Amino acid sequence: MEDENKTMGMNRLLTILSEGADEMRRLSSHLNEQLRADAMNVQSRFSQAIDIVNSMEATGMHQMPSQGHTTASGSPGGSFSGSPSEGSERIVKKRKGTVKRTINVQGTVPDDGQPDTALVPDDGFSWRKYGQKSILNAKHPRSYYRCTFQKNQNCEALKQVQRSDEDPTIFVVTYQGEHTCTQHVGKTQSLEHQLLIPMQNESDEHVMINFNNSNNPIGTHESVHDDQSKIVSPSFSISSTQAGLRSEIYNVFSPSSTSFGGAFSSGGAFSSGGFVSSGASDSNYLSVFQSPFGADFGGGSSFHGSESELNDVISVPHSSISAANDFTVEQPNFPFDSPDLFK
DNA sequence: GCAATTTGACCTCG
DNA sequence: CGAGGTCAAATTGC
Repeated sequence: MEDENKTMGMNRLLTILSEGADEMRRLSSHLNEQLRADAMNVQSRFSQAIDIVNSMEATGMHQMPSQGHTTASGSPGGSFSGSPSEGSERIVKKRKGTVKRTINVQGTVPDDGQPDTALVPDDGFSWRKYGQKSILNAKHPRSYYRCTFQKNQNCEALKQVQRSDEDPTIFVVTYQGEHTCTQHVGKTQSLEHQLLIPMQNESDEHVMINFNNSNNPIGTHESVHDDQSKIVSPSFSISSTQAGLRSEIYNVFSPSSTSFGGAFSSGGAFSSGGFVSSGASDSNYLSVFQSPFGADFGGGSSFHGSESELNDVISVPHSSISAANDFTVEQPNFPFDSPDLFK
């Protein structure tokens, strides 16, 4: 509470940094591929700085997800989901007070015969499949996973994976519960590496965030953000598809939610403040990345609240996009505090 | 032989 | 009562 000034200062700093990142981004759009990569590199520095600032002000962070160690069931391939706190995520209450966080992930191109599980990217956690069910009106079955360490460490995290009907390369991943285990395995921890933000508005527009951390020897920089996001992958790509048009951005670095907002504040499909789509009106997915501006956005986004399993439906509707600028959350601990916006 | 996955049965909630 | 979610025996793979 007495940190208000500090917070404001931080916000100011973040604004400046993101402006720099934004400038860089704009500049890069005029460069050729070669130089663009460099520009992106510079941009990533801004992102790093933003990350640092965010992590500094972030006070309530908890565990970070973890590591690469692709395990058995969960997701053999690559990367992505793990940290619910970033990316296109939806938090919804399903049955009896259980909160679920859903994100869309870009998986591998379906290869005939290959089971879904083999196509879903790895999220850094070890999962063990315990069931599969065909869902009504869904072409593809839904797979149920639980943390591999449920037994040893009583980790209650659950995960559901279901391939999208429309785009078979997209997987809808739903997380439930939180990891209480200490999956600190290797170095490559991953967070959501791939997130999809469908923006089905007037034109079939999609923004795909693709993190590539597969070959990233982690490094040094490991900033702690929200409860579950960690950082590591230095690169990812963003591609947007719009009626045949496709553009991509590489090496933007830091998947950390915060840097995201920073790197893309105010550009193209991203409006300043958060990572949001522009002109969205009524699509079904939210597309907001933690804003570097919202003081507590990054740090406090603890979904963590297992204390008493949140019971409300929390989700971010597209409509909130316009308001993304001042996404300074009212409730420090909840990044997406838009109760009924999303229906 | 152990651990993970598969899959049909069973359970729970709306 | 049906759909979604979980259990657990059987199966498969290392």
